[in-house]
Amino acid sequence: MTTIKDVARAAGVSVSTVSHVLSGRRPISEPTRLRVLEAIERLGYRPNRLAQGLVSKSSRSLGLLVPDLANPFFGSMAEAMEIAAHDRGYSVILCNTNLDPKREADYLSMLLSRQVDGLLYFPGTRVPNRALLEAVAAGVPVVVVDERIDNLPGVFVDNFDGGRQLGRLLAQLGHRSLLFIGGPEGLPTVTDRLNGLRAGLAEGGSAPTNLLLRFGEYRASHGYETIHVCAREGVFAAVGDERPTAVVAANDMIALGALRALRELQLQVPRDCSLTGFDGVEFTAMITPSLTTVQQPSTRVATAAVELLLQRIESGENHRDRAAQRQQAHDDQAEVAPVIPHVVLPVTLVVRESVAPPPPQR
Amino acid sequence: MTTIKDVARAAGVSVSTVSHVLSGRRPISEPTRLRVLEAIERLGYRPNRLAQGLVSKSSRSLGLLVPDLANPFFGSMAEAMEIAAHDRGYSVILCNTNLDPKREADYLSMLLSRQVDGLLYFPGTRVPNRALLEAVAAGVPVVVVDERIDNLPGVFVDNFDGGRQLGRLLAQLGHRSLLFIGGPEGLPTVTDRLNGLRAGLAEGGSAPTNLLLRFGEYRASHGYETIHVCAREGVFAAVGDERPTAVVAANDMIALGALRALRELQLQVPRDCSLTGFDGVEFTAMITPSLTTVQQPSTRVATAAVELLLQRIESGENHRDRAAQRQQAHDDQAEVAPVIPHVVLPVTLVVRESVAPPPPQR
DNA sequence: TATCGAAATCAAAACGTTTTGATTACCAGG
DNA sequence: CCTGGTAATCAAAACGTTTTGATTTCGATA
Repeated sequence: MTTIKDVARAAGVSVSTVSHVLSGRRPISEPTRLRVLEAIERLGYRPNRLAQGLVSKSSRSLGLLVPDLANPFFGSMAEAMEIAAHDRGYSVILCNTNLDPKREADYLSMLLSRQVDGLLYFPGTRVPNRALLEAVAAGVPVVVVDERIDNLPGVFVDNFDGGRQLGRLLAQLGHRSLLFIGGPEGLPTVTDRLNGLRAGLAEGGSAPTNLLLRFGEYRASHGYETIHVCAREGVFAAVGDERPTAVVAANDMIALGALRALRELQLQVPRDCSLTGFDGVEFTAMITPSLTTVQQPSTRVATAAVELLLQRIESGENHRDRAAQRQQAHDDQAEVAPVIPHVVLPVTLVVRESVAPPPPQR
Repeated sequence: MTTIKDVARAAGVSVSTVSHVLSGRRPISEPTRLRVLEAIERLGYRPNRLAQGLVSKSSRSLGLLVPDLANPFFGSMAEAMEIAAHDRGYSVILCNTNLDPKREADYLSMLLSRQVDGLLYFPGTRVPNRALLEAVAAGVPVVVVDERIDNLPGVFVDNFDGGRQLGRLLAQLGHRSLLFIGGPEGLPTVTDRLNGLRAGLAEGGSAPTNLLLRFGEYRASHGYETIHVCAREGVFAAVGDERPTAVVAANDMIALGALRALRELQLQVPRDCSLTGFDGVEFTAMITPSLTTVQQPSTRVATAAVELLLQRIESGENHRDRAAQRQQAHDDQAEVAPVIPHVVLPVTLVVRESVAPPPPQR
């Protein structure tokens, strides 16, 4: 490999001169500059970022912790975040947590070893993760994406409002008995969507007589199995208000699985049962029936998350000196509670073929 | 940050002793070892991988170049590769090439700067990319995934056979007029699938009287628009052998878009027109009608790619000394042409609801 | 003419590791 | 009792950068 030393020798200057040409931090005479640039070009020199990182104490890289890349929602988020980071000169280290807190801890430790400048974190399961909090305590800037965690900065959408819009729509259509198939129980997105749903139903003029709740993973298989389990329990055989006339899935993948299962049960969507999703990934517009869902501005969420993280990184909000600074502030004057930014982006209800008024009661 | 120096001081030993405790390369007395480990634990020491990489000349990281993470096929591949790499102690730097050769070149340069030990490369468009070949020439081990490139090691599936199985099936059902909606023209996967399709059709006893070809991106929008464009051109209004009775999409995303467009044209799948995909991503089983497709063993492809790459890395197949070694070999004896491994994995035809015999001629 | 500041350059230290002799102490074998 | 080898440890060099304090030269100012 050709190093800065080789360039210096080839150009007949010192190593520091080459560095100054590259960084522009000190004036260099034009002839020298040209000779150096020519040598760089000729030798195909490429600075070693490990060495740069060692002295600058910054690897210019971000850790991206994501639960499940096979889910196109996370895929497109990851894509948008990587692109935003790249545009700002940062690389992204991909970590697939697979909903496993142990894996998360493992990755976190690796990322700290690699001196990442910040973390983009999609919580997979119940939050917060202990290892993540330790990383935060160690002074690594973190932005939580797609999920609200009280004491950590985050970027996410107005899940409550999304749920509410769905609730209003369904209430207005006349649905009073619903099955809510949630994601992991206790996850703020899930809870917010559910609470919004309740509020929307009430606003729409229908205190639901029956709201059945199921929780599980954010996966198609969970939607599929839940429907079949419910069917086995006789949920869909019930009469009157007992029988759900609409299925509200906590995300699009769950809805997709549910749709399949409903079809296998000979329940036609939306004639026999309405169905809604959440997230608005691409396929929801393509399937039959097309899915009524709540559209997230996922690219905006992704770029906002990266912006927020870089802002925190570059403002030096990080660093283990933080504790010391705090102490300082404490001595000087009344301590100001640090502001934890939460960026909340709006969602859009997209009404498509999968909803209709409930069927006439049998 | 706490460094190895801090640990050494705390344990009352030299820096090298701490290093030896950690690496086990030299014997250390038990009491010393324990004191060092205790100090590490107490200080929360974590070795700096940048520094390690600088001296070991290996970052223990891989570059992953992928065209489009929003496509769940690439998403699940990326996921599986990252997991396999992590299991072997390597990190993955994510690069979203977005089908743009310029971006690819940009990423490649960055990855070399970061001293990645190897590259996992999904070609997006016409191959090979100049920048990639330069990286290879520079001695970075590369494995091409999902695509056959003659002079580069690769892992991919038997696309020809997949196409052939589809062709046989369709021929046996009686289809003689087909529309093939390809991915990027000239991409080996696309060509192989198409050639296989032709062979299969012939084997199945139907030299197609009409095989219409369209090329474009591996995206749902391409399938969607192609169908509409064809409709506008009167393709589906033709009578007799002119009218395609089956649409063969080069991958599942294209098929998904095509399915939607066909439905908008009031063409029912499979009654009026059969439809097939390729790859076998999860949603193909869930949509209505469920999609006949060719299933790739994507996890196996992904892990095989990582295995192959690590094998090449760890066998020291890399390094710029390669040229020198070659020269050496040349002097010693007749030069042995280096073997470029191509791992080809089998595919499985999955027949689902989206195919049927062609409708009776109007 | 003596002084000052800026431009241009260099040498050396520092970043946090691993690796490689040296050095010491000890014990076994002749 | 000397010789060699091995266990245990340390000091120093090296990895490829950036940064900082000198140093030199030169033109402008007092």
